[in-house]
Amino acid sequence: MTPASEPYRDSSGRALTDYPRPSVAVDTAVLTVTEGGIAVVLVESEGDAALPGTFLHESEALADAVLRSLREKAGIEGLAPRQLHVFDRPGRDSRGWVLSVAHRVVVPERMLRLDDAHARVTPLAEALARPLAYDHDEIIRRAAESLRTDYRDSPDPERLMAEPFTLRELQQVHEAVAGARLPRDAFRRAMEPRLRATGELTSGTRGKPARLFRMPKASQR
Amino acid sequence: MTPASEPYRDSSGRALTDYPRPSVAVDTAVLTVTEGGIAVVLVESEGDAALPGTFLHESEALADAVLRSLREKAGIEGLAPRQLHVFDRPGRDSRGWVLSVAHRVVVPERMLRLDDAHARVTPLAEALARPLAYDHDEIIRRAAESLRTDYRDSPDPERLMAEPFTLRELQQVHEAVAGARLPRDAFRRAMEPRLRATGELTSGTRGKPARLFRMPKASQR
DNA sequence: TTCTTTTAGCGCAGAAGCGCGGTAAAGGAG
DNA sequence: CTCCTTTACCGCGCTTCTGCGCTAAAAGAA
Repeated sequence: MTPASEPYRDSSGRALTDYPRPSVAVDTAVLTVTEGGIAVVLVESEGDAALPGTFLHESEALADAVLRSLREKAGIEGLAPRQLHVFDRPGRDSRGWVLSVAHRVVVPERMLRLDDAHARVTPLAEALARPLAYDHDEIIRRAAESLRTDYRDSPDPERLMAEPFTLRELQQVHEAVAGARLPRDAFRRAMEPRLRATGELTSGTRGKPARLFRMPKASQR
Repeated sequence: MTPASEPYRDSSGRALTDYPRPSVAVDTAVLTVTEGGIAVVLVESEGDAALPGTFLHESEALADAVLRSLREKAGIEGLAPRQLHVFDRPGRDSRGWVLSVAHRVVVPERMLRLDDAHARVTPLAEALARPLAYDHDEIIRRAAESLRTDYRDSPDPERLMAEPFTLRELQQVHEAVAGARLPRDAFRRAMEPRLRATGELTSGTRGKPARLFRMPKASQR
């Protein structure tokens, strides 16, 4: 990296900062899975509801800006943001030339401690039915679709479940994500080989006790 | 949009441009498919080879910046850029704080007219074996992977082939993209229902004449 | 002309996947 | 204590998919 004492100059003697640059924001769809399906955290601001977001600070990585905005606006910690898409339509932000890099994070419902009163967990359908700021409905749609894709053929890739769990519990989470009932046998056959059986059984429940599973050690493939 | 005469001010009275902003570049993997497989356009600059790219101009859409850079650097016209990923690692560009939005475009080999002497079509493996500027090897890997995904279960989604074509020709293109032989019968069964038979046959070739196909009218689903 | 070579296209048997129903195993109701 | 309800889990037939090999059809060689 060029030291600050010798800034870069192009062939016309100008530094990069002599050219027009956009403001860059990050906006994040914080998803969780409730009994009723996918839900998303919305922040109630002056106008329409919005996703938590912030402007990128100097020399900050996008993922760090996402984590900072979640910490400040929703008291959420320790996540792995996934980049979705850059929204760049000229005029999308009335304040000026702003690019927004959309992200997705997924949090277990029990880990969501919204200490900020105007941040609320909103079911997906309800969130999309409301008027939302900027392109935030499109971001939510992409985030939900990417979550559904991830859950299509891998057991709980976002580690939403507390261990150990039964196959039925796993299926209920997958059905909440998919927003549809899943065929029981096909689900079992696809998932069981990718789990690690603990050898223990549930007790105190109605019906035949179920076997308990954990995620396999390293990559759950 | 707020008129220019009344620029936006935040609660501390500052405009967006009073805060530090990154330079935003676009870098594009221009892919084509040759007999030998996927190939990518590399620009030979002073140092390592690089992908064609440019800085985003004021209020310009990312896709427009991609098209402008390809027109200027490689004489390529009329494409649909697809956004891949934003590269944001601090220090990735020695000239300063630069975000790069990686894109992919796909061009039929016969449409590539590189009027610029230092832009060259390079086979994928060769390109990845060379030292490349910035994160350009990662961009090429992502671009090739997305192309392979697209060709996995849809006939020639990038319309690389001249019509009409035979199933064998289609399979050869798909094998070049996949970098592997594909099973003949499974390929036929997957693709034929998604094509429109012209009713015509090849002639002047050795062996039994093949039926000729075109893409279906609207979406090739 | 006749045989050989090349490639398209189809029939068929084996494999794999799917869902239905049956059985086992526990708690709760009466 | 007995029966009923609930849920787990497995066997079995059915459908779908896969790949092999056969046949057809045309060009080129002899």
